[in-house]
Amino acid sequence: MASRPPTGSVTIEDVAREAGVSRAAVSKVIRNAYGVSPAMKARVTEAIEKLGYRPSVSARGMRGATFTVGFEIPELSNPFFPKLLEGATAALSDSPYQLIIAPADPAHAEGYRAIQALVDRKVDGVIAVSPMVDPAWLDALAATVPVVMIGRHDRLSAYDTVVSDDAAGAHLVMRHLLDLGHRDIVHLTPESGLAGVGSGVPQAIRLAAYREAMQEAGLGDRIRTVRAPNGEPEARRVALQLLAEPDRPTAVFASHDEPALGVLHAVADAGLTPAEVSVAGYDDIQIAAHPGISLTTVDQHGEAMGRLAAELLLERIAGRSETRHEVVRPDLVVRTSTRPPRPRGGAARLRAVGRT
Amino acid sequence: MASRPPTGSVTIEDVAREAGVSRAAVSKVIRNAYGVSPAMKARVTEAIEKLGYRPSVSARGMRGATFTVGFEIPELSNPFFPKLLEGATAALSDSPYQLIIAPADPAHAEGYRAIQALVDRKVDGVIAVSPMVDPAWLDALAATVPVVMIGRHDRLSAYDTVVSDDAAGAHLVMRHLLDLGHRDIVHLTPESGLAGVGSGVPQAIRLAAYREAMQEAGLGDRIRTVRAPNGEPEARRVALQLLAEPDRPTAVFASHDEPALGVLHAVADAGLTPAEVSVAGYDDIQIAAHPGISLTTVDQHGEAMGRLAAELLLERIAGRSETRHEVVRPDLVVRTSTRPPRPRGGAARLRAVGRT
DNA sequence: TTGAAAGCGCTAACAT
DNA sequence: ATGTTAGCGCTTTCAA
Repeated sequence: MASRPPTGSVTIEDVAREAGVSRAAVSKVIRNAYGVSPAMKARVTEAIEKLGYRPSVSARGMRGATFTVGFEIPELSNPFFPKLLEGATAALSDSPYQLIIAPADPAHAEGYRAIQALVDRKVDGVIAVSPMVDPAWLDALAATVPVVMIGRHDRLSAYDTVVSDDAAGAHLVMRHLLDLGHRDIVHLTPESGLAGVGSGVPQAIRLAAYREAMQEAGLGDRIRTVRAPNGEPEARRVALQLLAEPDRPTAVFASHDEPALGVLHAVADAGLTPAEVSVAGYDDIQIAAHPGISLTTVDQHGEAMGRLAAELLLERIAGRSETRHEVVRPDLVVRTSTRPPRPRGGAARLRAVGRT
Repeated sequence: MASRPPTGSVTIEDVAREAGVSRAAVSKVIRNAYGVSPAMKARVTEAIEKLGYRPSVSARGMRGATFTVGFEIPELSNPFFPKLLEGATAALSDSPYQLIIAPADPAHAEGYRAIQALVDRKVDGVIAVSPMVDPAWLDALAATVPVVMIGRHDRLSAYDTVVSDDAAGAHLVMRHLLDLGHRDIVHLTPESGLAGVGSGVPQAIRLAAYREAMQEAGLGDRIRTVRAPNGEPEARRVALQLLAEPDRPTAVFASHDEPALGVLHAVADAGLTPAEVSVAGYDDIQIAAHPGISLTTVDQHGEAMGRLAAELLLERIAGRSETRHEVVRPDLVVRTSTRPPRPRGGAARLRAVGRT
């Protein structure tokens, strides 16, 4: 337990007086700066201890560093984001930097407000997961403060990026489904997936990879993308409609795990099982491994991405000036939500060729 | 999109010059303070807009408010906590206050460090979910800055509290299980549940309620508490051992949903189903409603608790001085993970009396 | 190695 | 209604 509750009233001046030294000396000690004798350091440290002194981050922010790293996230309800945060927390655990998180308020513009709030608070660096903010705006921001963006495929930028190879991940899923014998594969995407490949938005890249894989498999005429708003219930609703169609797909590839859970939910609602409709997701959130779910998905290594982002940021804060772009290789995780398609009656049967 | 990336170099001085007024005037405008003519307000607002001025929160922190609310949370991986955050975010959405979150680093002392970090950053108020921190420490803290604690049953304190009626919630679960006919009900608790009722820790209260309910049902000799470290995998491991016993329980009441998922996992691992071993949790995290899980649990109304906490904090910041303690009534949510027990062979059969 | 002093950008108290 | 001014607690030159 912390020895003493914060009084908020002890200043560097008090410590200096107690230790019989100057404020500057105390400042140097608490920053581990160069040029302090062991004797003075000991005296000062003791005084700090005795008085329960805590440096004011506000005052620090006016001159130097705040020893704070800001992390902006679009939502908390999707368990993938906490994974990133855990990685970053771990990476900063032994550094002098404190992590603070600013959630993007869904009621306001996507991410700008939260990132601004962080910068206003003079954080020493920013990690952000905002696929939709303007690259030019971010570039300008990065000129002011170190910035690492997670999940952006841009490369012509002043900010560092940590990104999963979304094309590879989506191809992994598609190869798996195609190998199982699926031909009617629908892709479920959120709004952001429609931004186009050029946008660098992960969902858009996955969508493009889906189309590409279908083309390559000679299934260009079967390409079908269905849009669902974010959230499990929304995906469930959309999927329910999809499954009610006479020509329902034999497999659904959702752009990430949350909607995939919604599809799985709809499959159950419709009285079907994964034996009839395969479902694949993306992210490998913890619940995907649960036997009641058993979702085939792609492990993005979110924790590693969060850790890497924090490490890159620390490097930047320490002075690196060249931009770096790190790509993390995703892995397919096959579970029982994907199975070979079953032949069906009517027209469907006529199509059921080429499966294993 | 935000009109302009933050330059970080425009100060209140620049705005004052641009608008041809004093710094104090600008300060009043941005704080909506008393005594500004509409004309001046317009001129200043225009200058702010034109220059892209953003007040420095550090500088503000040295004199007045930072318009920041700090929220400390013990972990992100348990989806219950994001619920609290969402409620708080919503409550602050239309206020001038920005929410920042400090995750308690699991590698360090439980919560102290994160709460301190928030206070060091001069937040105008703190919301925290740290059942284990010393009440005296918190009391001293609350003398310095408004504090609202979530999930503490203390009442002799300077800080406000928002808490679920954990005793009632646990009794709801127990009554349900007993009504179904269960007699061998094991309670799964984390370390923190062993703190004793006096501690006010929710898990301890639930544990006490479990014992009480068993006593009242004349099952005092069947009381059995099993300890499992936090986390789904840990609970799964512990449950697996439990289920391997010849005299395994017919029902497991887990202190919250995360371990309940682990128990459900273990039930599947052991080749059993909820028809053989009922499982109940606590929190009603989103996945509990999924048909593949269908977990009977208690809805704590986490979002409402988060919202309430933020509202109480805002009141405190606005000047309220009396301490308030809000109790939220939980609701039982019955799903298919709990069923009537089935008679079993051997000794178990002899005991199988009194069920419906 | 240590200290003195200037000043970061803002707010609050006080004048006008 | 508006302006002047004195710091808030630090860090950072610069001198000693």
